[in-house]
Amino acid sequence: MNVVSVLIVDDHYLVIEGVRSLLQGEKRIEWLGHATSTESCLAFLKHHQPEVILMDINLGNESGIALCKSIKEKYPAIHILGLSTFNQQSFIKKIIENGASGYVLKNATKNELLTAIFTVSMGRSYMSSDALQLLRKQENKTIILTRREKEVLEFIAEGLTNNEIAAKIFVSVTTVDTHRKNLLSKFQARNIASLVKMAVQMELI
Amino acid sequence: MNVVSVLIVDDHYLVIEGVRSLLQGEKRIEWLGHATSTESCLAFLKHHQPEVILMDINLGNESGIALCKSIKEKYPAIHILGLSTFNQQSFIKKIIENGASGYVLKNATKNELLTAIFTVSMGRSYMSSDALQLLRKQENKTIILTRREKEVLEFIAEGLTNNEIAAKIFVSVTTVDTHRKNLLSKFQARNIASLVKMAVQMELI
DNA sequence: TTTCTTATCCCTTAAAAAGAGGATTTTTAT
DNA sequence: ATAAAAATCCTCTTTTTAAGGGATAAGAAA
Repeated sequence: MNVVSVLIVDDHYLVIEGVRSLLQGEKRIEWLGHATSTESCLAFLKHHQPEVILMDINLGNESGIALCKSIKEKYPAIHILGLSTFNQQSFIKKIIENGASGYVLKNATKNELLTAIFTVSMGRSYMSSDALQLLRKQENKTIILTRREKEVLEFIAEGLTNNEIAAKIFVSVTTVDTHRKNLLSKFQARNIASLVKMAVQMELI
Repeated sequence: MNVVSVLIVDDHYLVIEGVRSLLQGEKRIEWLGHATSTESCLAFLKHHQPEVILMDINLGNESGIALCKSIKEKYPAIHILGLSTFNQQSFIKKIIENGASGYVLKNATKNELLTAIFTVSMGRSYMSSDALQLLRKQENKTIILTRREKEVLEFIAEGLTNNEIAAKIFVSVTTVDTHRKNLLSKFQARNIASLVKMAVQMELI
């Protein structure tokens, strides 16, 4: 089996250390190093292109998802493996949509991590079983909002009344009211209180 | 300087590996091992008591905070150091209130981690500067709710009306209404929509 | 071209919440 | 014992939502 070169992008030092330590003894892995930010990662890639990048979803204030996209645009040959903690299920979809080949949770074992790396390095995709489960759970619950609905929802959550929103987006109150009704029915919410709770928890707001 | 014995409790394998790898070379650290759940941690403590426990705040579905409390009750001599990722500021307070001696973020450097461990092992408290900043930011915004207010808030966020809540907790509608008004004024919210958004974002719900 | 989605607008009625007061009884802490 | 905080209850008015109905125009997709 060939040697696979690997770079990790994560702003958590302890995780970098963990991965490095796990991969250290492996003859089939060539450890290229780590980056802790978008810029340092892009700078690194100018000189070396790993076969696989382990990419944390949230890099502090920056987004691993945006980084993923721009890497795939510039270096389509690089395979990206998303890396995240348990409670960030909502991002799995996004990183896959932005070009990642797989997703591994940070409580993965050494074996799982290695399997994932080798799988994506061969151009195939890898999903940790936990991640798959989470995806399936979300599948049914995913709510698609139109541009306008999202806009109205945001104003509602800020505490504006229909009248105020209507004035703000230059439409009739009845229009805002219709959007509101559609939101309630899409979320199957009893009222705005429960709707806002759901929306925040689903990170739509 | 004396040797400090350390146990880590974290459900993220990569983090355990990272910490282990960082502390490995240190002569002043005795690595006792790791636990990935509440039970395995308590089982371990029956036989060995470390001087310092590195404790992740969220252990999957379990709570590191509750574990922290029960450990301090049974083994008050153990010093606990909270460990968490960046975005869980709201828990720092809670774990400190439940007996932890300090808090370190997972993007800590080796030096910071060592300093933290040695500091708490001597009975003093350690706060990472990032954590302190976050605490200060929150300080002004912290809203203290009474038992009843919290209860009512939860029902509101579930979508119940005042009438329904009144029936559920066996009080008059006007009472529920008063709680509602007090909630609005405590949060300085314009209406329930914005109140619920704030409450969810502050993780009060 | 036709169909589907999105965005827009309108009506009515009942229920609920917001805003303004004030007041009494329990708890809890000092 | 007593003061402070929390929980309880009340009236009245106005504004906002919820729930039911339906309709039209523009744009995207098939």
